[in-house]
Formats: sequence, C-alpha cells, structure tokens
Amino acid sequence: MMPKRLRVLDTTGPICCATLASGPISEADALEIALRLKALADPVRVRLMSLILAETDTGVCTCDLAPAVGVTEATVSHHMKQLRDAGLVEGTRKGTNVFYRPNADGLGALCRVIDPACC
Amino acid sequence: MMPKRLRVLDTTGPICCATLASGPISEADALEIALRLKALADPVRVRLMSLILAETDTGVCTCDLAPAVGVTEATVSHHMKQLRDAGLVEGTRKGTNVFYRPNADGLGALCRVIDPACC
DNA sequence: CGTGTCGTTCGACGTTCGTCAAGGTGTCGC
DNA sequence: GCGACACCTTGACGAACGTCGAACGACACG
Repeated sequence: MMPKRLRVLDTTGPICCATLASGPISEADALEIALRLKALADPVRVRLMSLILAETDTGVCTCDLAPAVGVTEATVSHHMKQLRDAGLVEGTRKGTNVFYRPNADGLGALCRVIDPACC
Repeated sequence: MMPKRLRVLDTTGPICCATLASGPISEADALEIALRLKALADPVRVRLMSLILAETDTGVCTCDLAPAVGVTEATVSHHMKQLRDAGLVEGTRKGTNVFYRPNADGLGALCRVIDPACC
C-alpha cells in the first residue's frame, strides 16, 4: 500500500529541486509527493518531528514522546510509523526502548521538491 | 476557523528557517504549520500547484485546470480555496474568468520552516 | 521460567476529507 | 433586460484519518 521508494524524493543528484515548479508533473509523482507531505501534515506529527529534531544525538523513545505531546503511546507509535514510512525518521531498538532519530535527507528532499526558489 | 495570518510563516526576517529543527514548538504553531502542509498534501492539489507554477506570467483559470487534472470544476474550486487560504496561490478575476498565480512567498516560507539545513 | 516494561498491532469510534450533482452568484455581450 | 458563460456554494455520500483501550510481541532482570 505504501511505496517504499520514491523516485522523485530518492534522487540525490541532478533532478534536485524545482520538481514542482518545473512544469506539470505526472499523476504518480504527485501521489508520492502528497504521501510524503501528508506524513507531516498533522499537528501531532509536526510536534513529534520538532522534538526528534531537537535531540539528534541521543534520540528520543516512544515513552518520552507520548507525554510530551499528550497522546497515548499507541497513538505515538501510529504516527511514528507514518513518519518512518515517509523516510522522515529512523527508529533503532536499544533494549526495550526504540530511539527515534531524524532523517535529514528525507526532510531536505521534501523541501527541495517544493521550493520554487531552490536552484 | 481558518486563521488568516500565520506568525511562523509570515515572518520575513530573523526567525526564517530552522523553525522545526530549533527545539520543540508550541501546540498552536504546530497546528498552523500542519494546516499549511495539509493544504498541499493531496495529489490533485500537488498537480494543480505544478500547473500553476508552470504558468506564472499568464495565470491559469479554473476551466483550464479542471480537465487538466480530471476532476469537476466544483472540485477544483474547492481545492483552490484551500490553496488560497494557505497563502500558496492568489486568484484574480478578469471578466468571467479567475486566473490563479503562485505565491512564491508562501511556498518558500513553508520550505524554510521545514528544512533543517536551511541556515 | 516468570514477571514487568516498552513498543506495536488490532478493533472500534467519531471526525474530517475528497468528490460530485444541483443550484446559486457574478459578469459579459446582445 | 436576458441569455450564456465561468465560477462558487451547498448537500450528500463513501473513504480515509486520528484516537483510544485492549491484546499481543519483544526484551531485560531476577
């Protein structure tokens, strides 16, 4: 259901920016871009992302995120799955805890696709 | 219901980028950012945006957009309202037609808020 | 092994969203 | 004024979403 790879956003080279601004895009590409945007288009997920971006070195676990945003751990886990599927964060297990870290490439790629004034 | 002004995104000065990456953000700011992102987090709206970005000089009217993306004019109008409320496009009436043009500031601001590698 | 903790998945609920057909508003030309 | 046209609004419907409690799986420690 959720594509693992995104051609548009996986590119690390020539395509780069202006993907949106450089003429009409295909229906499939639009869907993939929308999926990545939708992953971040929720107040709770925006806050989760900001919390994770603030602790890039140690990482943040679910049990810390839940009280910080005021929702259940189950709900946090649900949101983290979406952010993970979109390639915006990465989670690594250490013991019983799972520590989440931001994926700078994912955020940067999203931004490059959107920004008309990039390159 | 939909706030007209967004403090985070309206700033044209010092705050600039790294809004997401520079520590935890407030619940209200997260909501406003999410609203802007949600405005673009739809395949049809992404395609509409790319079509509008491709014709910045002349502008594009609803009657041209509808067949281009394969939905009803009513649906296009519904989507354009969301893009307009989010400050991503501007519509000006000329005769019976309404020509839509991109609002570069809106897109740029959104990008600046998201991108952790901006400044 | 058994217990406890952390995390995810499942089922269910209410809400929001995208879409269209139908009707309404505004504008132009005759 | 009166059609004709472009656009917007409304109402309705199905699909997707966010949230929670509960059940399940993974892991550490006695």
